[in-house]
Amino acid sequence: MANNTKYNSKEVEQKWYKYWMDQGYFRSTVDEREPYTIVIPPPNVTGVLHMGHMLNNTIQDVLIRRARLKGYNACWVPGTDHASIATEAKVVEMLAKKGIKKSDLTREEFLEHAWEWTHKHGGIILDQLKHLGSSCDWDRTKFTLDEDMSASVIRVFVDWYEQGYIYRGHRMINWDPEAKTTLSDEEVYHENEKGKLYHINYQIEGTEDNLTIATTRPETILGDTGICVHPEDERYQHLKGKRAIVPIANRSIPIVQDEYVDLEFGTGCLKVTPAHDENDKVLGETHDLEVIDILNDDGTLNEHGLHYEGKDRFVVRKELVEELQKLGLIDKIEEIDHSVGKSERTGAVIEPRLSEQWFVRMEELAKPALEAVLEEEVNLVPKKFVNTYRHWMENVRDWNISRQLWWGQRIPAYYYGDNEEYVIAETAEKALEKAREKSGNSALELKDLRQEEDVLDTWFSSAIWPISVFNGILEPDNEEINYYYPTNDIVTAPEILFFWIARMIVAGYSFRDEKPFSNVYLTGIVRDNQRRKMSKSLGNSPEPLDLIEEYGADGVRVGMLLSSPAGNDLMFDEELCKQGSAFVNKIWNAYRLVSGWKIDDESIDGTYEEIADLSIRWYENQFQSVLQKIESHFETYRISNALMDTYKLIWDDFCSWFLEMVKPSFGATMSSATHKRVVDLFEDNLRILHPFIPFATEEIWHLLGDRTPEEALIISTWPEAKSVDKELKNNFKHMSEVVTAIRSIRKQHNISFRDALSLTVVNHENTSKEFDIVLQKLMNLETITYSDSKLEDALTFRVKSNEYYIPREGAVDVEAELKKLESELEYQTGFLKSVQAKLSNERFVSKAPEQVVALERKKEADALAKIKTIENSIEALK
RNA sequence: GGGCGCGUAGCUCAGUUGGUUUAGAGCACUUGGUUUACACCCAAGGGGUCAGGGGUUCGAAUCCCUUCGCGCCCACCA
Repeated sequence: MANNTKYNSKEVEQKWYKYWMDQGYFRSTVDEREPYTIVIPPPNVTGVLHMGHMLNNTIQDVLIRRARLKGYNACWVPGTDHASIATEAKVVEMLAKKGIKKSDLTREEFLEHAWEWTHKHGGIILDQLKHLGSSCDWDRTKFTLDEDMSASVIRVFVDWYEQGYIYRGHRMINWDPEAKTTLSDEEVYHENEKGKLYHINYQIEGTEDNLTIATTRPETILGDTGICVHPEDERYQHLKGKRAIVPIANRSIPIVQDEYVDLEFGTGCLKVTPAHDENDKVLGETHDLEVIDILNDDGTLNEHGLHYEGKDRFVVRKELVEELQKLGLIDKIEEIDHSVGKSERTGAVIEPRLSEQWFVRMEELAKPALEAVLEEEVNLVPKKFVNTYRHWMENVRDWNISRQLWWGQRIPAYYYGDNEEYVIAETAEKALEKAREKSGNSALELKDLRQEEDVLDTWFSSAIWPISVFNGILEPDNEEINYYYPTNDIVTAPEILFFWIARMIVAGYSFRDEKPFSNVYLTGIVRDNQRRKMSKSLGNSPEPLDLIEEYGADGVRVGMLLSSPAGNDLMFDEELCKQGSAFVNKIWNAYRLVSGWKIDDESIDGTYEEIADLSIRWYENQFQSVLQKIESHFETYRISNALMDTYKLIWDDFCSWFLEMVKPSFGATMSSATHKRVVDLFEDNLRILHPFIPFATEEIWHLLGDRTPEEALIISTWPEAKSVDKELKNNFKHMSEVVTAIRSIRKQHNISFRDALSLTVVNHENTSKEFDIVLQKLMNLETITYSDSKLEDALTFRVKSNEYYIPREGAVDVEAELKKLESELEYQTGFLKSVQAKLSNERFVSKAPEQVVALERKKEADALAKIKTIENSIEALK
C-alpha cells in the first residue's frame, strides 16, 4: 500500500487473514510452551452471526491474540452445536414448506433431511467469524454431533448411569405442546400475565350443597380426582369424609384434608389434578388419588376430555367456561396476576405433565462444582454472579435430559420383554449381552431389543465440550487433554450460566476431577441505544457483516469493546464503530507521518536531535507507565478499560504529544538512529494494539520493516514492563500544562501560532528546565527567560506557583484579566479553606496517618504560594 | 414470595482495602482553527448537591441504616 493512500480495510483484512491462515499461525499443537486455551461457546450450527456473537468472539480473540504475543501456546477451539430442539424445529418447518409432515417420515428419513439441511446451512456462522478476524484453530473445528463427540456423550451417559447419577423416573415434567417434547426447568421462562381466576361450584355428593374451588385452568377439572381443604379450616369441617361431583364429567371424587392448602388463597378449597400439577401430584400420592391425564402431545384434549376431545386446551378453557356458566356453576371470575411458564424455544405455554423421563441426579454432582466457585478455583467475572450461582447450586434440582426429538444423541437405553425392562450400554451388541445376563434369557436377540426413542438434551453434549473437543472422554489420558485441559478462560453470556457453565463445571469434576476452566468472563446482552434487546423481530439489530463492510473489522471490534464492562449490558451504537474506525485511521496516519520523514546522517541538527532524544525517552517512559495500567486491567478482565487506556496512549500521548515533539520542522531531516528509535516505539504500540486491531497493525508492521513470515506481528512479542521514571513524567507534565496555558492565551488573544513569543518565568525555584527545549519548539517561543521580577504590560498565567509572562504591548485587557484572576483567586481561597479546615481540626492531625497530614500541609503551602502570586498580579494590574 | 445487583456530567461508564479527587474518561456539545500525517483532524472550553434522607468517622461517591427509582435471577401458591 503506497504511503499516500487512504487505508483500505477490506483489502488489508482479506490479505492478512489469508496470510495468517497460510502460515498456520492459528494452529496449535502440543509443545514445550505453556498452553493458553479457550473453547468457543459453540453457536447453533445453522445459526447466523448476530451482535451477541460479535461481542463474545471479539473478546475471545483479544484474549487469544494477547496470550499468543505473551508467548503462550494459544489455542482457540471453534465449533458448532447441533442445537437439538432449535434445529429440529427449523427442519420441520422446512419440510412443512415442501408439504412433508414429520409424522409421515421414519426416524431415519427425518435424520437424512436434517443432515442434508445441516450440511447445506451449517457452519456459515464460522465463516462469518473469520471476517471478524477470529484466530481460531480451524483444524480443530468440532460439531457436537460428530461421531467422536456423540460417542463421548454416550460414554458419559453410561458412566453416569452406572455411577447411579442417571435414572428413569415417572415425574412431573414441562411439556412443550408445540415442539412436542419435554423441557428442562431451565428451558422454561416465566412471564407475569393478567389472567382469570375462575370460582367454580362443585356439588357435594348426596346433598344440595356446593363447595367452590378457584382455578386459573378450568379445563383441567376434567382431570380432577380430588378436592382438598385445610384440616383446620373451620368453614369446611362439615366436608370431612364427603365426596364431590366434578361438573360436566359428573365423576365423584373424594374430599381430602391437607395442611398444604393455603387458607387465604381463593376459597380455601383446592381442586386436585395429579396429572397436571407438581403439587397436585404430591397431594395425589399422599391421599392415594387417581391420576387422569387429559392431554394429547399437541396440547389438545384426549378421550378424558369427553365432548371436548381433540380441541386445543385454550379453546376448551373458553368453551368449558361458557358451558359452566350456562349451568350456573360459575360463582365469579376474578382478574389475577400470575406467572405463566413458556417454552424458551417455541414460546408455547408449558403444560405440566406426568411422564416417564430420564434425569440426572444433581445434588451430589453439584457439590464440587459449587465449592470450586466459592473457593475461586473457578473465577466468575464479574464476581456478582457468584451469589446467583451458589443459590442455584444449593437448590439444584434433577435435570431432565430426555427429549422427544430425533435430532440428537439417542439415549442408549434398550428395552426388552413386556415389562419395560431395560439395560444401558454403549452399543446394541453390548446391550444384548447385558440384557441376556439380566433377564437370564439367552434366547434374546438384537431384534428383541428396542432402543429408547428419546434423544438427549443438547446441553448434555455441551456440558462435556471442554473435555470432548480434546477427546478426553474416550481417551482420558491422551496427550492433548493432558496438555490443554483445564482451559484458561471461557467467554459467554450470563443467560447460560446454568444451562452451560454450571454443567460444564459439574462434568469437569465428575470426569476429570478438575475444573474445566479457570475464568468465566460473562458478557452482557447487546442492546440498542434505547435499551431494547436486539432482536430480529424488532429489526433493531444491525447486520454484523454490513458493519464490518462499513467500518472495517478492526473498527467494529474497537466499537464493540469501547463500552462493554463484564456482566453489564452493552448499549450498542453505530457511533462506537465510527469511533473505532476513526482510531484505525488515526494510527494509519501516524504511520504515514513517521514513514514520510527524511533521513540524513550527513548534516545532523544537534538541537533537534537533543529534543528528539528527550521526547523519545519521555514516550518510552510514558508507554511503560500506561502499560502497567493496561496489564492490570487485563488481569482483572477490564477489557474496555485496557482498550481505553491504549486508545488514550496512542491518540493523546503518542500522536498529539510525542509525534509533535519529534516531528522535524518543515524540510528538515533526522538521523537514522533517531528514526529507528521512533519506529521501535511505533512497533511497541502496534504490539499492544494488535489484540484489538489485528489487521491494520499487521499491515503497518510489515510496512515499517521488511519482515519474513516468522517476523509477523501476530507471533511477535508483547512488550516487557520496565520501571517508570517519575521525575521525567512530572517534568513533562509541568511542561504540558504550560503548553496548554499558552495555547489558551493564543486563542484568547487571537495570536497566531506563526507569531513567535517570548516567555519569562518568575518564581521558578522548584521547576526543572528539562523540557524547555521541547516547550520552545512546540509553542514557537523565541526565548525562555528566568527572572526575579515580573514584567509589566504582559500577558500572564500561572502553573503551580510559577508565574509566566508573555510581553504583549497593548494586548492586555485589564478588565478581563482581573476577572480571570479573581475567579482563580476565589477557587484557590476556597480550596485553601477546605485544606485548612482539616489541618485546624486537632483530631485530624492526631488521628490521620502522617503521610496524609503531610500531604495536606503541602497542599496548604502550595495554595498559599499560588494565592500570593495571584494577589500580586491583581495588585500589579490595579 | 425469596435472593442479587444498580442509581456518578446530555449519553456510555471509571473511581481497585474511606485520605495527592471542593469527583474523572470517552463520546456528544460550544467556540476557534489551511501549523505541509489525519476535518475519521487540531486546539481551547462549558457541564455533576456522586438518586433523597439519616448515621459511623478526624475524613464518605466509597462503610451502615432507610426511602424512592431501575434491572436481573430463583420459586409449586391453585
